[in-house]
Amino acid sequence: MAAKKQTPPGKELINFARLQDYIGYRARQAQSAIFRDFTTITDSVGLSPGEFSLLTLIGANPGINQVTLVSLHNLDKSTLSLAIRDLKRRNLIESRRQTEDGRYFALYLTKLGSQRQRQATALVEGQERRMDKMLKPGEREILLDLLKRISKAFD
Amino acid sequence: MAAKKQTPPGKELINFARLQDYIGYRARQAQSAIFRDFTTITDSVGLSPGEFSLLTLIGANPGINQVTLVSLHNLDKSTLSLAIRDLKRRNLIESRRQTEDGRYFALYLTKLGSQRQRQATALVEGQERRMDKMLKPGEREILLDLLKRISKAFD
DNA sequence: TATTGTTATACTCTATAACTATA
DNA sequence: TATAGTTATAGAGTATAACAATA
Repeated sequence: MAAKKQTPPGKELINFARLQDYIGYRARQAQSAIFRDFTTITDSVGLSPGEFSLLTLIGANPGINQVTLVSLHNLDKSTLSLAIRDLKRRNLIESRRQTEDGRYFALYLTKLGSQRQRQATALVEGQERRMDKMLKPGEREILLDLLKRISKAFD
Repeated sequence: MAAKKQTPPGKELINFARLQDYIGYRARQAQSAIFRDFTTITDSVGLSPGEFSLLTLIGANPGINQVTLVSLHNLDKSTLSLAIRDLKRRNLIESRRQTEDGRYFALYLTKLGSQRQRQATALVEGQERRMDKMLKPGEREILLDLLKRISKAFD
């Protein structure tokens, strides 16, 4: 009978309270949009977002150990341990017990891991270029600087 | 024996590859810092972050239904249904079946829910003011605008 | 038939605690 | 005793699918 839907109202009819004026809210929206796309990218090369991040850090820091990765990732060591085990099983990384201090295991990318990491990196750079299209010259640097300062507000 | 720790190296010794130059990476760092603090805030009034968000939207849109909330939240309706049930149990919201179309339940804050929402909002505004301290005049508006445009890159 | 909302179930990611191995 | 790393277990948050109620 009615020509147009009565409910649910479109987003434009919704009262967002002050939400849209909050940095917290906008940062969540943006990060969530980026992350959804990022997940599609890492999925396409058979990695989770966290795994891509781990492969990148291990690739750039050969011989890094788990304690150091934990401090970079805000993860518990038990959580990281599971992720590491999984990456080993899939032959993406390998670990060798250090001779100087046998408590540490030095982590390295395998050839396969290195290849996957490079594949994913190329796709992620593409994502960055898509974001650049929304920005004017110089605005990328401004955004990075502002985000860095926001992070520092919670140190 | 050694005077200084050998491992793990401090963050300053870590090679971050290109990570620090990515908007995706910086946005994740910033959002994650904000969110950790946000969780502490909502915890302190007995809410989860998602519950605070739901209470805010219901408070600003009395009579809103679950389909509409789902479209705003990027959640499955089954997930939202559980959250709504929980908020009802704790007497923070109430729902009334609509007379015009009995498939819908109109949602409202209870007095208690409204009070909690206001408490949390005051604390969240405090968080925004702490972020402002890292920014110069005008930079908040710039940041909000840039974040909005980044979100639009993935529409 | 289509839509709103619920429930059973399972999956993913995470942390806590107890553990082993090395120092 | 202290630190690196593993494992068992549990909790939070999520989605899928089957369902009931209403239109």
